[in-house]
Amino acid sequence: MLELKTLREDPETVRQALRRRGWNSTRLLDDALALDQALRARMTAHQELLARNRKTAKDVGRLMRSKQFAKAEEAKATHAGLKQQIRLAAHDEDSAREALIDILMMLPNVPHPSVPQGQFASHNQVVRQVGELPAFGFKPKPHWVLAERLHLVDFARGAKTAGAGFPFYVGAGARLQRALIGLFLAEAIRAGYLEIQPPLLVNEVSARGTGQLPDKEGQMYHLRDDDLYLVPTAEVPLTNFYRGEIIPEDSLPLKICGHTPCWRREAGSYGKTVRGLNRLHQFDKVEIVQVVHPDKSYAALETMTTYAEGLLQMLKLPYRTLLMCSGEMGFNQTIQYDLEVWSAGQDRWLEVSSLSNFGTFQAERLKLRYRPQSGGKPQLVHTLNGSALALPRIVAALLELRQQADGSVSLPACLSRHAGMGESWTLRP
RNA sequence: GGAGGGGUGGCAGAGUGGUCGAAUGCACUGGUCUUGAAAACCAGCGUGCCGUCAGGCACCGGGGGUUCGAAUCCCUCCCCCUCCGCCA
Repeated sequence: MLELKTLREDPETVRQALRRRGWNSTRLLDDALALDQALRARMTAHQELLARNRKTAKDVGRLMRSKQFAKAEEAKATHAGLKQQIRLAAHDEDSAREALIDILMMLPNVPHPSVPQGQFASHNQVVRQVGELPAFGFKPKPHWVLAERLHLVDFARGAKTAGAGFPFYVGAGARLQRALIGLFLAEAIRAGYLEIQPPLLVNEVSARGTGQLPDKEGQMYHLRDDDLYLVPTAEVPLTNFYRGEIIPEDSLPLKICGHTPCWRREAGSYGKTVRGLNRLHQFDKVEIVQVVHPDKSYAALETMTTYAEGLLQMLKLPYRTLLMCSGEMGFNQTIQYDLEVWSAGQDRWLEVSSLSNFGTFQAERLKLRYRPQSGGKPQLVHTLNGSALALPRIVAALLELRQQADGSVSLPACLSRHAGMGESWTLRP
């Protein structure tokens, strides 16, 4: 959620930001500003009534104690009707606040000035591309063919048991999953992140805290009986770990990581781009989260991006780093990098990581602040996160890139070690 | 799931209808003292909002109610503890 202070003091910046994101109308913004005015007037009115109420109550108490009961009754009588007025004033205030918050919740974050202007994927800026695209002496197969032939993934039985998008990973396939998770966690820990194993269900307040609600309502699986959501990403529980806290400045940055399955309904997705491991309802991911001082968040994002790229380099996967344009980046982000690996069998790029700086956008909702070392009021922190990394498309890219003419796939040494397979691990049909 | 007991400031812990945003202790910050430190003493020390910047309002787990007045009484939800039941 945008800070009201920003909106009030510099509405033009927000108006520009909305336009950059492709919002043709800034009417919501004008409504918010008007409601903010109204709210403050109503608050003042309400508070004046409360002050009067309190004063009368004290007078009555004083009279009662000095046994001037008649005068006390008199004071009570002058009080008549005040309660109803207070009730009305409170209601007016509440309704103004609710209306304002409803609008604020709909306003996206302000893009950082360095974010390229644009509406479409073609406007995303390729910051760098690393690794050679492979040349094959045969036509490389897509991963779903390889995965079936190598008996790594069972899509059909997954569909039977749960539905499309819920595959079984079998034998070496399951082992490969574990090896990737193990590798990614070990590297994150080595980079100074505290490993956390979070709840896989979160309540509504948490989902609002990181901005999944109301923006992504309908994309999360919702357990109606208990009003809980299956996590769409570890970002939600990991960032909420600190919700409502005031962190001493010298404890910043907080760096945490965790592996979770991620559940996404992916309502509206269909076709070739969702084939195989490309887009699933359940997938595994290791997430990194940082809570940092506002002055250091943009530098932190660069570090996190470099870190995630390092994982791709370890796996020897060709990739490119995109700086997302204003219209393509997420609702909550001020700036966002996506990492894409080359899919040799599909002849296209696959997104395997998204790294973002949220500025104070999540912190405002989370009430997550730090106490300045110099003293003074608590200030909102900046929060960041990134996938490091999401598994299915890594598996897809590994299989497609490293396939041999005979259908076998040999995995990089860093993975075979984590799988407990020594220095080399070759999957054979 | 059943029965009972609890949730108060960073921590501990008073407070059962009025002058309580809240005693006291610890912790923390500043000062005095000291060569320095400790101790002692003095002072400060929650969060948010409104504001004509004087001040005002709200918050004692969340929400609602009773009352002129609620940390205190009532209802409800959440969480924690103890015992029983069930169970990986």
